[in-house]
Amino acid sequence: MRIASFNVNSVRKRVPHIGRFLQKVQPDLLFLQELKCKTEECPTAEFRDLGYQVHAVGQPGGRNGVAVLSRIPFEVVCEALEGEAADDHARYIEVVAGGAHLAGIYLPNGNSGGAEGYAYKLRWMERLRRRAAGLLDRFQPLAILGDFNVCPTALDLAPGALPPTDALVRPKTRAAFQALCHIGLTDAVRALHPGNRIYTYWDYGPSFEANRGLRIDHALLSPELAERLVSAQVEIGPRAEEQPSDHTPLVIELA
DNA sequence: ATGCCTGTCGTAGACAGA
Repeated sequence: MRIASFNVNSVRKRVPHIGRFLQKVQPDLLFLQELKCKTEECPTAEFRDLGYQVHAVGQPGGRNGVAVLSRIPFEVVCEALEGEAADDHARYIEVVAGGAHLAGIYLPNGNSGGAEGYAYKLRWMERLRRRAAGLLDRFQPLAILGDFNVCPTALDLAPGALPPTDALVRPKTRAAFQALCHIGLTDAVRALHPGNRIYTYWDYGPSFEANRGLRIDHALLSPELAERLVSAQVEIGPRAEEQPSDHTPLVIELA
């Protein structure tokens, strides 16, 4: 099973990029983040023509938004992360496909909205940890893919790319990510590429050419799926295309 | 340390992103 994740920074602007990626890589499932549109505005026909069913979770106002595209049967388990009733951000989708729970996430950035914006990020990470722990307690195979907005260690950003106060690298952010891993989830890219500088995001402007990037898109795997992990690769091509997203896709292969 | 980018909303410029 091949599963991919791609923060597209507007799904409507990135239909050609997504289409080319699907045709080249042919993932069984692709999780999208930052749709930047309402649910009913998410393109579907273009992806159906390529053999993919679409389930989008959008939001009014042009912010956030997640979706799954799949060429295999799937069932949507939930469209929001439990634990905060008033939370209307479109940041979570969970499906069951191929016998596993697969979650696509767009974790809050945490740099806007002052102290409350950052507190929301930390609460969201704890809610994700609880959701994952509940599934692991029931021995459900689980993969969480998406834009985590966390550089887990110093290896995961170009030196000097972010100030140490940035919400993507603060100690509390990294601790929350570690807490998530320590319930029994494996960082797929790091498991197979322990010492490499690997990035999934480059700011618009000269950052890509200078390879001044961040590794903030991740795939975390439960023990059953980690044992089946064959490859975990960043697909760099889409970032070099015309009018790209600032992120590029991550692809994992499970035996 | 950010907004020299980009997208959305809405039709100027604020806000968010990371």
